[in-house]
Amino acid sequence: MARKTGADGRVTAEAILRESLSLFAQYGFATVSMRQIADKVGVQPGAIYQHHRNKQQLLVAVLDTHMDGLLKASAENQQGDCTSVQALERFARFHIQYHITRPDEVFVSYMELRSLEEEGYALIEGKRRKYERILKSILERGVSDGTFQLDDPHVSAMAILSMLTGVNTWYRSGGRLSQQKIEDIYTSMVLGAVGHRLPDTHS
Amino acid sequence: MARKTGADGRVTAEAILRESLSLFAQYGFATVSMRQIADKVGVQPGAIYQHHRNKQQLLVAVLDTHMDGLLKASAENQQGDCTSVQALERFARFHIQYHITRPDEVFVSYMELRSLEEEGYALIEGKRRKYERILKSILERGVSDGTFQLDDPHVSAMAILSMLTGVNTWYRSGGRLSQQKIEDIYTSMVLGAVGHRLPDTHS
DNA sequence: GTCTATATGAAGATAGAC
DNA sequence: GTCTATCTTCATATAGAC
Repeated sequence: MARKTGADGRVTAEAILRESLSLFAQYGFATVSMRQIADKVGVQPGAIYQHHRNKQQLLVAVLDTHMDGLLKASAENQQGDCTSVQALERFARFHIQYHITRPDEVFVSYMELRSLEEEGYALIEGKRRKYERILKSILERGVSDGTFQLDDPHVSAMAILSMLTGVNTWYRSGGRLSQQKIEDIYTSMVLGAVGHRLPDTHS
Repeated sequence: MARKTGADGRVTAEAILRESLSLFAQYGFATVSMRQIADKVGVQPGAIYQHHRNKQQLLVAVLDTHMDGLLKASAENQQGDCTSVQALERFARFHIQYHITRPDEVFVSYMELRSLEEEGYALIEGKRRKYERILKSILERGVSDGTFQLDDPHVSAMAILSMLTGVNTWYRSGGRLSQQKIEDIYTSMVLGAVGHRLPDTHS
């Protein structure tokens, strides 16, 4: 009794991903129970197992959805010809924008890598590497055409990604600075870090 | 029977902190059980409650020990007169060294902030802020004496800290690059990011 | 300071009805 | 696709002996 009739499987599936993400972000994967997720979605715990084999696979689905979105959006962002500097600036602004507008996804993606078992870890880590390679390629191009001055594109790429992603540790919307201003500051710092300087950064 | 006699409380206390840190780093606070910790230490679960009121207070103790060590070491590092550039370079090298040699402490300190309840969070966050202020002060000094070019010392400080701390996400000892080389790369990037350039960075 | 024993609760996952 | 009911396991924490 009290069983839902006419429920839409797709709607439930999306709700499970959405609420899992939100709960994982707030409390951490390990502390969130299937019951909590089911409550938020408005179904019984057992219903989740219709969509995911177990809790681990649910986490993999959440992270995989995020990584696919990130890779797709970043591919669209890098279309068209441009100089190395333009490519780097475009990458930096894209990364900040994408991350700043999806705090939960980003937070969970970074925090819960450790909660992944071998198979899921390999999948997600592979996609992370793919994303890192986009930046690394931009840096390598800038080094070979003499635009950037840096010793090691791989290390610089990792350093830049840490810096950019770190914006999520302190940024809260509605704060002192506009999103545009934050983008400007970070972009300028990134260009400086690779040995290039924006003409009129400092007003 | 089989009860330990002549056990040293101080030794046990230290072992609890050490093994907790190690387990929290490996599996995450939420997944580690008091039993696991007790097993590693070589005592019974109940014995841990002689030293910590509950699991939450144990985490606070672990993080607090780390923060105190960091603040003490960084205070010692910043002694003596120096220019803004020297201070920034010294800070960057210190931060990298300290973090690279304590991967577990750093990892847990960043990952488990979320696991802290209100009171413990306030304590640890206060000490984090204190550490951040050291860098922010260096940047402010560099701006006012014209050495650095940046719009917002607070944001720049956060960005630099993210970048420097991020070294722990990829660095593994015995890798391709020496610790010294990594310090050099990061220091050079930090100086570039604040609008200053090292004379002979690029060899 | 450490032990054994245990109270109490909640977790992940499954079975089978509707 | 969702429900109820339940199996099994393991968690934190406490009590009281030595």
